[in-house]
Amino acid sequence: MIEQNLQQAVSSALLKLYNLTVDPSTVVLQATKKEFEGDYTIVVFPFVKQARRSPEQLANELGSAVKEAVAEVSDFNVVKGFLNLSVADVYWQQFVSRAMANPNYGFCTPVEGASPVVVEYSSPNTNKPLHLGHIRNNLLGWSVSELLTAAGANVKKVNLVNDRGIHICKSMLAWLRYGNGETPESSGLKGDHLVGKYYVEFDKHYKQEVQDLVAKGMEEEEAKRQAPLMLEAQDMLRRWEEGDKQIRDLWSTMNGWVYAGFDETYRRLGVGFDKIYYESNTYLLGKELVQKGLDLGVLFRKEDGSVWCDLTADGLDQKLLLRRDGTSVYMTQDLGTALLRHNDFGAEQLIYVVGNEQDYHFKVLKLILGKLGFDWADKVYHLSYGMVELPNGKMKSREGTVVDADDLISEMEATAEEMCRDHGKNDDMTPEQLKELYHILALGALKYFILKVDPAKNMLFNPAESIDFNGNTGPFIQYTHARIRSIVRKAAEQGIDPLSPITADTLLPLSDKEKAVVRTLHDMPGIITSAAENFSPAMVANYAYDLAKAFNSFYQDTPILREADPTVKAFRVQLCAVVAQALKNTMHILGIEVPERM
RNA sequence: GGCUCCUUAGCUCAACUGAAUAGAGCAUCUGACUACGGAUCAGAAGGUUGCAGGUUUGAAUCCUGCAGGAGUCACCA
Repeated sequence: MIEQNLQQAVSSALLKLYNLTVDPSTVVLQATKKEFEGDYTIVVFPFVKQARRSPEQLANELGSAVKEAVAEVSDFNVVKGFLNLSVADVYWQQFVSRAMANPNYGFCTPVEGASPVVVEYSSPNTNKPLHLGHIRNNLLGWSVSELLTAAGANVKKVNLVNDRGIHICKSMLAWLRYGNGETPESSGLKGDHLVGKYYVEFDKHYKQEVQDLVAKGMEEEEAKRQAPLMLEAQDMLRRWEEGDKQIRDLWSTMNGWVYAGFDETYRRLGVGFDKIYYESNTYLLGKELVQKGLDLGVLFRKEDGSVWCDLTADGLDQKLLLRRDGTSVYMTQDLGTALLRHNDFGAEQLIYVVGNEQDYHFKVLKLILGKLGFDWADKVYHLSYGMVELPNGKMKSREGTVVDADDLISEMEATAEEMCRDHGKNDDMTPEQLKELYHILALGALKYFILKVDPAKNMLFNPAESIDFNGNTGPFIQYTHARIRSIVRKAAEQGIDPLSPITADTLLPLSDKEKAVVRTLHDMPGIITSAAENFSPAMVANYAYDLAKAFNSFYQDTPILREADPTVKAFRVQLCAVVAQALKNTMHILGIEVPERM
């Protein structure tokens, strides 16, 4: 890569000219701003003091040395402390040919024998359907997995389903009480929606009971505890834990409905897992770890028998790990599942895609794993993301302001259909092809809209705006790809093969717009590596948009197929083909498909 | 109240490890279709990067304080 060569050259020159030792990777190298002449800019300020030169003088001396040392550098100029280097056109042209020859341009080859990275995401409760918040989670989880894979990692995607607990019992109880034996088949409802309906039903009747008790003079807190439905749900949970056959059967049946529903939603979202864990199988794990912690002296037992971890030295509180009755809590389970996962896959890194309301939990989890002596604890990474808000406020399931995942996808598909009809470009496609196209566009819009935002931030989801297929959106990039593919098809009809190598001697200089496209393409591997290090699909999304935009600008006023000079024409077609490939590859990381035509 | 995260154009978002005049899109205004796909492009306008200090040759970015927003501080998961 030329970037490394330049940094190395600067480092060598500093040593030779001023006897300064500078690590090449610390030399600040950036793309030259478009209002200045050049391709790469080196900031020389950091060396001014030690080299005892003025910035201009230093930059000029370095420029001469670098031009001498790196063959590709054709020229340089100096503005204040900025050294602008120009790279010869032939370098960029050969780069395009090389990229053309590699269909996986931008992706690293997987490292042989690398130990897996486990990404946990989704992790739904089985008492209600998935909503918009889950969509952000699923898209982030899938995309980060693809991103790490593109950067060469061996990724395993896992899901930990919360299939037990009081919330499931609430749905079960309400179904027994008010359900009249309703099933997904009899009602025509999707399984997860059916179970969710009874969860709401429970809440409704429970609230009524509490209200009645308060009317009779009971304190509200007491009423919430004493309401018959709540007591009954708690009793059901006890019977579940004792293995009561009737309860377990109902539990299996209703969870089965939910899984069928989830599978459908996952399928439509285009996400999946290498392994699914169920909490009913793992919730007893972690107790041996607590014993180990006690033996090591990093945990302690209180007089009532409960076990704690003292984190006051780390600036946190004491954290409970076993209740006084010896049962485990969330943290205990998570310690257990972390170890299980590490052992199952021989994983060197665990990544958890979980909302930022659990920042504290994962901070503690990491600390305790470290105290227990696991050296992989510091490679546990919590990919924390903010809430998705709506224009009219927060999502509240009780107020009916949640956006259901299935409904949302359907609405997006309907809108995609509407917009395609308006443009009327697809009259020759079969109904099946059209349906597929609407789906691809709908999901492209949804995924891009969510993934382009930095995960750390709360984001605003505006349904109307997300469905707009203009501007910085997924469909804009999909459109650009489809249009390029169309050009390449037409070029093939004219007998132009983009794979044929371009010879340097007959080429005209690159235009500014061509150069901009080539430069953006050239950045792709660096962007993917950097995005993977930062677990940031947003960086990839914004890059894809930059590339599409650069291409459209180039395309608009540059003849490609009407170009008279055959060499220039062939080069431009080749450039088109590489851009299409790069768009496809970056969008693949986001889980977005790009159509051949639309 | 303690701790964590967030605050950038009217709105939604960018800015890789500190670097040149902080960038896009939407909305607004002005131009460009006899065309390789106008679902596009070119341009205008829009900013004291929440506020006040500090470090630095250089700060949206690092440090301190303050204001506003969110989250968390369960023998829930």
